[in-house]
Amino acid sequence: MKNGISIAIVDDHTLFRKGLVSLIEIIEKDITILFEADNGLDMQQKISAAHLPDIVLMDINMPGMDGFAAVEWLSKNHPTIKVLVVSMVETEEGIMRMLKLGVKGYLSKDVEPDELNSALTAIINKGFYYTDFITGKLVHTLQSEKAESGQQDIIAKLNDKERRFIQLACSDLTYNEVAARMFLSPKTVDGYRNAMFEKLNVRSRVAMALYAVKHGIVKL
Amino acid sequence: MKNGISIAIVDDHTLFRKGLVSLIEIIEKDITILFEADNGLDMQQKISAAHLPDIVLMDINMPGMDGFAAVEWLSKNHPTIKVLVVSMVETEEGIMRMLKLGVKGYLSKDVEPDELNSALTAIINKGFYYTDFITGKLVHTLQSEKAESGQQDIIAKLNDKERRFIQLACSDLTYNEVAARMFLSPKTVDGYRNAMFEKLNVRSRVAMALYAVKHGIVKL
DNA sequence: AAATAAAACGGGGTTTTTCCTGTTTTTTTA
DNA sequence: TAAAAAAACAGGAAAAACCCCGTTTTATTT
Repeated sequence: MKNGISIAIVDDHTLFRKGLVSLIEIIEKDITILFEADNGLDMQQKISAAHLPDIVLMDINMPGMDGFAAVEWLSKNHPTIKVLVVSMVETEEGIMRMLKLGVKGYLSKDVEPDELNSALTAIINKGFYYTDFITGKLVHTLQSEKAESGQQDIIAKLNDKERRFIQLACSDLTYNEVAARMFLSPKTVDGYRNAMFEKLNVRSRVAMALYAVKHGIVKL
Repeated sequence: MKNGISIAIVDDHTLFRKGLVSLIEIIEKDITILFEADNGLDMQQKISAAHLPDIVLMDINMPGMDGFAAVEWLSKNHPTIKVLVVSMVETEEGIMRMLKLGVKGYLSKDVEPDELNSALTAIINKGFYYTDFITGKLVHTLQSEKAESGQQDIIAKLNDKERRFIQLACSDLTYNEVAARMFLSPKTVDGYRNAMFEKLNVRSRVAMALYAVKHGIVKL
């Protein structure tokens, strides 16, 4: 069934990646592993017209170019390649962001190898593999999207200054000190705070900081 | 060399675990994999006098009983078993906590399979495997330990009320509201805050919240 | 170049946080 | 059970955070 199917694996955790390779070589004997990559940039380098994989197993958190950027690049430059996300990120926002980018499936790293098998088979035959869990998230998001009118990819909607601000706000600096580091008036920073509160729908600096960390805007 | 050596793998990410199993079965043909476990509790169940592994590959972040608790239990009940941590946690505190518990090695999940091989060989032959990275952390911690006199396992030193307080403080509640939920006077909560600031060595509620999240005191 | 939008800034006030100084009450320990 | 330690509580004040209002400056658009 899977004869001639080729895949690539993009994940920065070598041990996991190698383990996956080994698993696939044993379980999925008709699948060829074209290449492995450390991150999106590495993938861009290794991909070529001569070596286009049918499916890419993609992690999300990676240094350099992360999974989101990598999938975005793939959908522009190689739209025929199907992406199966294999990640530990299980936030609604992360999943939705990936689904919107058009990935064909979404697996947690703690699934059984059997499910990886099912996912690959389904993607090859049906073109996609969405579990009930993912479908559930999808429906839930659609509902809340109608309720409060889209407010999901806030992360992507932040510009550089806002990122810089929230980064500095996630510290023990006072807003005056934040202002100094941004070479802005404290009053301007005041405005940034209000804007962020509005966007993130929070009411305090603590809540903003926790939101930022939870959604990966700021790394600890 | 490794004839008769048996190991167990404790990790909640099935795909990673199975990958590891597959890798070891291929690369380390003389090593027997006695059992796999999802977390510390699962390990406790599966371990028995008849099936004592020589080495346990241990993850840190796991539901139920995490790696720290599991290693602690092992060192009390099966002190001959050597633990090799394989985790993504790379904070100084996490590493030091594990080393203090007496683990024989510490690997990041993004190492090459070769290094896993080296680590296992070293542990079997020398009894331990510490990379320069780990050694570096060790020295660095020892230095700062002298400077500011031990302040590492703060997490373990918090009592229930302090945990409750910091949990509530990681929100958009005011301290007055926190006090109400703890059925305490605002002034008492004031005291808790001061105590936590002292213990965690922070100067603001934001920094405290971020510290709590970073060190797993509060989950997002 | 004029109109418009966005970013930067400011006055001034309320609330919350932070940080002193203690005292009283409860629990632990010698 | 008396002494010591820990927990709970308070007054008061300065700093920071929060939240209105509105103005000026800088980009963008047409």
